Amino acid sequence: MHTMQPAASRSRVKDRRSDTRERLEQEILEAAKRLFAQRGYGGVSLDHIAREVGTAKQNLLYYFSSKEGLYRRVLHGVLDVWLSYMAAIAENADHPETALRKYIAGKLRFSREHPYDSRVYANEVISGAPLFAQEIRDRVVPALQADIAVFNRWAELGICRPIDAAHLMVVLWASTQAYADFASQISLVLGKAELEPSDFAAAETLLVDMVLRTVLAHYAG
Amino acid sequence: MHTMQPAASRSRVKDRRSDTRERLEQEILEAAKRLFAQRGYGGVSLDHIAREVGTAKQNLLYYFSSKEGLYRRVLHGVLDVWLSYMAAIAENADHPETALRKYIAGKLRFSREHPYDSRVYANEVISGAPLFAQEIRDRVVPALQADIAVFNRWAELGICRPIDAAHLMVVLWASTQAYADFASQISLVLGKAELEPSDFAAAETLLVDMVLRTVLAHYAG
DNA sequence: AATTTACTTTACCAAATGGTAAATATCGCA
DNA sequence: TGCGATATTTACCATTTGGTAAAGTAAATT
Repeated sequence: MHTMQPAASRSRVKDRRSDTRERLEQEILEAAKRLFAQRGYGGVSLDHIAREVGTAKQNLLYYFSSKEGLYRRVLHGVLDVWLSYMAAIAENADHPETALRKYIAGKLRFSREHPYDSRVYANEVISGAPLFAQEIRDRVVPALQADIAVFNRWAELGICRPIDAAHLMVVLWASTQAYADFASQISLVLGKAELEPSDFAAAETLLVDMVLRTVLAHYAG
Repeated sequence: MHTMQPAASRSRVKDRRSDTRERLEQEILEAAKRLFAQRGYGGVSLDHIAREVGTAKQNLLYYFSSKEGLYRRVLHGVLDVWLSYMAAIAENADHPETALRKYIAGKLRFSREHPYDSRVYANEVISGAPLFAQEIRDRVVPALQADIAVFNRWAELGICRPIDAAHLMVVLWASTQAYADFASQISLVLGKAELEPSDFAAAETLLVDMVLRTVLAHYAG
């Protein structure tokens, strides 16, 4: 093992720099994500982001070619996370109840664990997805349509009522996403400073109940 | 009647100016709403809005004291519309099914007829409602809590299953709102350029079905 | 017709914006 | 130690930003 020491050492040293670089790059992306989520693309300046990570605007432009370039990178990362939480249905194509439970739980977990990602996504879609439409077409739509196809197969097999799967996905998507995007209003209605785990649990219970009642013919809670 | 002619004429003349003023003011508010909906507060400049209505930025500042003042006026108007579509439940407090059907239909109609209002509202809430929290507290929360109280009364009376009314309201609110805020993505998934009336109808059918199955003990479609 | 009032435009302004160019500092390596 | 690459800072720049002040115009009142 110690025969590799030099090589290992060299690469470890070499990595120290690229690691630092990557860490700062990641820090920038995180700060940018937070700010874009809060104030939208136009509401954030490079200077603002730079101050947040303790460097100068010009250094951001060393790491990212332009504001739009940085924003695109943020969007891309957001979509990675978003999609990674969305695979439950297609992965449990043999058991509707399991698939739906996992899907709802997963998407709510996404809202809880990645509220900024969720809000960046929402901001972009509300704006008409000017920079994002292609990526949504290429990555999100196929995933959703796969899920819809699974529902339709279930309906054909008779293990599922023939519901409008596309709109069901919208309801699920919108409801779960709301717990990230509209958290400030939900917590106002619930009379608390911020959403607590128990609120997410209650949301999950209700949503699962609603969906299973709708989708399964003989569900009774 | 013609004895009032002079007075009427004078006031008509007087109104001609204030009418023009009001019309331009309204035009500005409309343009501002559209732009704020699309690009968020920070993404819109006064100049941008002014060009849209064919006047100069400085004239906007004659009508509205500042950009924030204009935005507040937009928000206030949005909330007026929003609330006007939300009264169905409390107004039909004697019949759950009617109330829910009307509520869902009303909110979907709001999304279809006032997509910009919906998006301005969404943008503001996503940002944490920095300027809006008070107005939400004063006007939205009481309305929602009234609706929640109605549900709880229904549950006590046994004409409604004891569901978590607050979270049900979130689901309804988020799902219906999605057809305005996230229209660009929904239409991508549905494979069409923009949402059509039939899509809203399908959404309404599904949502009513879901909610009634969940809320009413013996509902069977 | 004269004058007050309501509205619009022109001329500015300091600060902030996204972005470039070049100087400087830091680091890994020979 | 010094060299070359990587990273950061300093110095700029044209444009746009929200906002003010004052000049000019059109309309209502006398």
